[in-house]
Amino acid sequence: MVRSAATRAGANITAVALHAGVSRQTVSNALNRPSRLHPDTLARVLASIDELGYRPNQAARSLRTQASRVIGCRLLSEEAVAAGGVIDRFMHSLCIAARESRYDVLTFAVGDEGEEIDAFSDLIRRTAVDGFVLTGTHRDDRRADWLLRSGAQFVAFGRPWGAASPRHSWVDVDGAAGVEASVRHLVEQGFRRVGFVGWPEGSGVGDDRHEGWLRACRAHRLPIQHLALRAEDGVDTGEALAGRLLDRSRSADAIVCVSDRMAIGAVRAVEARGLVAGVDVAVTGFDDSPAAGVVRPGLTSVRQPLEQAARRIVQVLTDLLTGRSQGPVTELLTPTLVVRESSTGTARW
Amino acid sequence: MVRSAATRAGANITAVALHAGVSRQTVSNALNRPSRLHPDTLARVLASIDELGYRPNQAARSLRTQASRVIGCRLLSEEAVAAGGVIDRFMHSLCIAARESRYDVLTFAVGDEGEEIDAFSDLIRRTAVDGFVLTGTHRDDRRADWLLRSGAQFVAFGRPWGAASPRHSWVDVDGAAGVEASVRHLVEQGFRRVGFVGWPEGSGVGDDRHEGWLRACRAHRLPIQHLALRAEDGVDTGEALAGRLLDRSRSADAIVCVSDRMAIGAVRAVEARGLVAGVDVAVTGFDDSPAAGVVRPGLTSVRQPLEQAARRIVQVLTDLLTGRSQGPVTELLTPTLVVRESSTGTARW
DNA sequence: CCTAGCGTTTTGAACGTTCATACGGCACGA
DNA sequence: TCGTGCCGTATGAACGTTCAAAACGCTAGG
Repeated sequence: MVRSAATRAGANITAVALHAGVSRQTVSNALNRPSRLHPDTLARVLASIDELGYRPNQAARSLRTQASRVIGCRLLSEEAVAAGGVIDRFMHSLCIAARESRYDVLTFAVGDEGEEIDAFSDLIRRTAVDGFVLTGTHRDDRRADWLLRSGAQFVAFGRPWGAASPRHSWVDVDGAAGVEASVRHLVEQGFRRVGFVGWPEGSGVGDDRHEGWLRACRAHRLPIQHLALRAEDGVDTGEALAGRLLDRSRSADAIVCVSDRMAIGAVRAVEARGLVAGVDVAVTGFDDSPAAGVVRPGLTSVRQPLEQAARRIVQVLTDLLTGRSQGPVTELLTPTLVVRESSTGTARW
Repeated sequence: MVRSAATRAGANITAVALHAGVSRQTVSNALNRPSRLHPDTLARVLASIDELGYRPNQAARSLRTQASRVIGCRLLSEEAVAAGGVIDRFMHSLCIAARESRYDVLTFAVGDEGEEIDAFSDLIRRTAVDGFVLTGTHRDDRRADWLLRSGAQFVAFGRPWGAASPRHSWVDVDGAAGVEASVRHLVEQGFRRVGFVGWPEGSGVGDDRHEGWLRACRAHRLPIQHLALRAEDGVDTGEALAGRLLDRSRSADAIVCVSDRMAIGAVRAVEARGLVAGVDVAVTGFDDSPAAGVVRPGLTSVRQPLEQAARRIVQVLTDLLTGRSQGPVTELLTPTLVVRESSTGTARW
């Protein structure tokens, strides 16, 4: 016979107390304040807990403590997923980090920012979550303002672009540093005319990466005139912009792209002109998406430390929730460069 | 001044009752059994609920009803994500479908099947979820057996491959039908020697798709001898197998692949031999991953109806949870073919 | 006129946990 | 001997909701 009683919900704190010959409160203390118990009592209670397979009922605990031990996080749409799998890797790491801190993660999908705020409001009023993780922050983000006004606890993955002083906690990856690392790497490979293929002016992330390219070029005394072009993300736009950089009279010999999609387009532009990507013209991407390792030549790309970001975010959020920290905490993480053939030409295909 | 009182958790059922001049139970009924109330009372109570921004406290409700209104679902690892973004699209749809049925989705990430079972056990004993959605089912899946033994409610996205009779509910996409549709489409395009590039024998999904190819070839009286090759998923394996199909004395003039990754490899094999993919040799993939629309030629691919699958899964699970249905419910959905240039050659590049 | 029955609303209890506090025993110092 | 303080444990209440059942007002039927 299977010990189904141990695996199913059923044993409650009273059953454990009876079994161990102590009061309910002592069982509670065994789990929440073990130091308050006499070692012998603790051992006996823990043995009973183990034997009966007891876990505190989440609802009862939440009701009493007024805390759900759940973190809410919006699941981004397909579109964002297509952009490179960054958000999935992040979500995965977030779940693991939350679990380590004994928090659950509640995900929800919504159409737009307004609906996301509705979801926030609903979850807060139902006391279904203790706090949120905000992803995909951007200029004029209504969500952060709303959460601040509502008094909800949250940590953003991404900076509050445009805001003067940090009004809320965030953790982000230093995109500019990632681009700088790309340029440095290209310089070390002997490339001198490093073009930039980025996103249109105005987006925080896009401007930041452009800034990184500028800084790196200045630091290495590289030319910048007519070497930066910007458009919406996509393989086709990447190809078009890279093409223009290559067709200039003084054409680029390397192209730094702000996304792997644009980089894949850039490689196409290079090859369409009879040049060898990675040898005649180097190309780098951003995000180290699954595609980066699959395309040929393999794409040199900036990899964000998503596991670390998730871990830090959970830490900052739980500190906020438990009152261990008060004011806004901010943290900028440094990405790493994954070098492949598109910038080294070591492998011919 | 901001009406923060209305947006924060705070107003409880007693406050609403006082405001509307009725008892707590009447407020409860207004939300759960509105037909029991006099229309005038209902209107008055709903107005108070609206004015105070009241939402029932989830923990209290769960505690009383012994139901969390939460569905648990494992978030698959990066590896599976790389396979084509199917699982992300599914998760997104699952969240939306759950929300429509007033359920929340709790996601967790684990390393292996054993840990997943531990997570199940933990969530059940804490009464943190009412049921599970199982993804990535396969032969000798311990998870379904464990859940059945533990008496937990769940619906699998994917068939219990290998089991004789359905012991639990599942919803799946008819992969064989997807491959059949691919073959039919290729025949209509005039191709006759349709090769198959699949996964190794033994996996439920892989064998099913192979079966679909066999059926379609028989139905259209196409040759099958030496036209099916199988290996682990990947761009490189796809290229290798397709290469062997093309190098045969009586070579294939079309190649059906069980994944977009293998299909991308197959296109490479075609082009490496100086042939034009989509014209000389057609190629089809599976899953309609983001890459399928980006590569050139665009990849004809089988698209799974994931939104519908998620919706049906939530429906079946909630029926199970509310006792509206008893025995195992099973449902097989038909995928659609997204036709692009890799099988039609309409666009040259 | 009484009662049965229906529709609507209220009352008390219960879900399982933790908080605040009270209690008992023991060691110690006065 | 008697407080005093401390450690370990127990008791009652409370969190906010819904269930089960009672009570209310009204109409209809005997």
